Amino acid sequence: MKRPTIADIAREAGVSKGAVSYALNGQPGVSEETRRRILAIADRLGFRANSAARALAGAHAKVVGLALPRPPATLGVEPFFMELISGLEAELSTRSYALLLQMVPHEAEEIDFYRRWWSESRVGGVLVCDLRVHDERVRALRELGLPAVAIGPPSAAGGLASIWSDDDVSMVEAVEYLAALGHRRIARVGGISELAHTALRTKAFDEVCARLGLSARTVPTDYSAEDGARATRLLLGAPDRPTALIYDNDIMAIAGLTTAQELGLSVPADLSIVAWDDSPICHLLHPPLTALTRDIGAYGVHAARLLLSAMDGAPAGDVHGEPAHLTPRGSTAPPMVEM
Amino acid sequence: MKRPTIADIAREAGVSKGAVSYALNGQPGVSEETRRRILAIADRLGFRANSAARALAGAHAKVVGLALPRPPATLGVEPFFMELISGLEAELSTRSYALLLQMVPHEAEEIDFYRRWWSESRVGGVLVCDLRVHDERVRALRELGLPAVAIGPPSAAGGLASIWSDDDVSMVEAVEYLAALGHRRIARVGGISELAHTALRTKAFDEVCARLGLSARTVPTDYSAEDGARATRLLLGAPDRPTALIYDNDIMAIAGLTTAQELGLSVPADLSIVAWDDSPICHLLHPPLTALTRDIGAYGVHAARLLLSAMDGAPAGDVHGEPAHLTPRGSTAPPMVEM
DNA sequence: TACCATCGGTTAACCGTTGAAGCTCAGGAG
DNA sequence: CTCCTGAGCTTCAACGGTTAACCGATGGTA
Repeated sequence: MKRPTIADIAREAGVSKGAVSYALNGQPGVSEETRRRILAIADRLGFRANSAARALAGAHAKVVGLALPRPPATLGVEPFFMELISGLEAELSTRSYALLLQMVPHEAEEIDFYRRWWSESRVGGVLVCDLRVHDERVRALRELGLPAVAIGPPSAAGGLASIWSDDDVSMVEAVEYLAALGHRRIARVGGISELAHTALRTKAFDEVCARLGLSARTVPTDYSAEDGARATRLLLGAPDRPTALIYDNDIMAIAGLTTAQELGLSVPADLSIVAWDDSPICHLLHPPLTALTRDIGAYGVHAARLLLSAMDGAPAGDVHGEPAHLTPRGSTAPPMVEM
Repeated sequence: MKRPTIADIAREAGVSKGAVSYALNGQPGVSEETRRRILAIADRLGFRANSAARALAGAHAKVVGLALPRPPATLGVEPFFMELISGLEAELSTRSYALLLQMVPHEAEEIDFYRRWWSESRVGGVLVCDLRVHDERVRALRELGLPAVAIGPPSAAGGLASIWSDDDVSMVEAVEYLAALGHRRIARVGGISELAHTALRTKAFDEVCARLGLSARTVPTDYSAEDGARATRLLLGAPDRPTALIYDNDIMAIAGLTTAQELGLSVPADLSIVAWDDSPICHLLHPPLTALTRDIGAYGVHAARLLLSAMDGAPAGDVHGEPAHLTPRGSTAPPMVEM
């Protein structure tokens, strides 16, 4: 009836609790034969280690933490995080790790949670999202000694293991594609400018535009649909309005499409639109959005693997994910000749 | 340096560990004066109970579990869950409870997780989503004795505490609104028919249509955009095509809008569309979608409260949430007279 | 033969909290 | 004066693992 403990296994196998522990954890100290016998009994009894006892005894709990520094309201909208979490889960659950989720208003509280989780040995490691250019959290994690993986560029990860993709490659691909269509005035509705990857994208955008002799302008936003619409109106109201817009997330691109249509512009005839990140909604729109597509779930899988090996004491390695690639759809076309 | 334990507090206060435990947990057995002294010291030392030790000693861990029985791929799309999680978090974090998230392919695995979590005392309670008409999980939870709250109609909750809203009220509101506009042929793109709330909606839809003398037809789907598009094509291809469609989620409504437009139908002139659940994207579309709006975050908050009190041994109570209300937008209008 | 390393285990301490049981002391009843 | 009661603590044994330290047997080496 009650769940079996190592003591039950030990009794059954005629060995001590310690031997069982060694056998189950693949540690030396038991013969191969005894180990097999113990494992067979554990299996037959349906044994599962009690995570509380394990954590108490000093080993890490098989739990990883994820704190999302977003106000709860904006999160519902972001497909990115849900896909990321799906990917994390896919990897974690096969190794029977659990994911502890926490939403926090700001990065300061996030550090509090890390500290707390670690001291209460609630988690064995954590994932950090939305890296800032100079990120307090990275420093705090290092001095806590809490195993962590950053989801973001290594330049901002400050020595933490990180998983990232070459956003600059993708940016170049998008801009060159638009330039090849004949666009000369390309603008960008950027993300939160303090974030490390936004900075990288801005730099890449400026550089490639300069190289191709194009005018480049980035308007920063807070990633919300409202701000995306505002930025779109701002850019399209300028005297030399751009003929193509690149949006730093899909939500803003959708809002931008609607805004442009409200302003009487036809997409793609009057304005081309590229979305960064490709949610299923993008190809349900009218016209379907050309997007920079990447496998966010795969990101999550890699991040989870990286974290698990960091928790095993592996040195911090960076995983270089596949960069986002352009999926041309109906929202991009050559600009109408009107100059 | 190290985190203080109750032993540290006990030493400092000159009492035993037991006394400290009583004092911190508000149990009788210590004098009011000693309790105050102990609490002051605990506060000064920044004491936080070690969750592993607490869980091991039999008290429940301050963690609640949420298993989502969806294949990871479809989840990224559903704004519903993210908003629900936001709401849960909002309430849980103020009481310093954590949320353990697990995605499972099917309900069977979900039961395994409940069993595991409970036996490992990882969680103190769980939330159950997507109730089926006859739900195995409910039975399993009851016999486990694991505190749980169902998010769904009490008729399917089998005695578990539940949080729900009157979907039939909302359905009546939507159909009466369309009927008042002059629609006579209304069809519905429904959700997964095994789910309890889908069944309730179907019943309500059939009843109100019968009462108003309208033709009613529901096509079940798996909630995905693709299936929503398929159902839309099916319904619009029928000889007496409906002049209004009600979709059981926002994703399918978006897909339906696109599908209708591809078929050469103008919305709302040729076809009116109502979406159940109102994500921010709904009013970014062209035309913006008329939707049944409800505060999903508030659902989450209530669910969390209900669960915490169930974990305190409170009897199962049902919370009756505010039903979804119609937000008329551009996707609904009187039907063109063509008969 | 004496010494030592290795293997395969056992033993017991330990992690921090809980709570039952036991102890002490003061006050009231008989 | 003795007995009983109960408040207020202390003591101690779980809870279920992990792990350092120890131990006996075996085998190789000087």
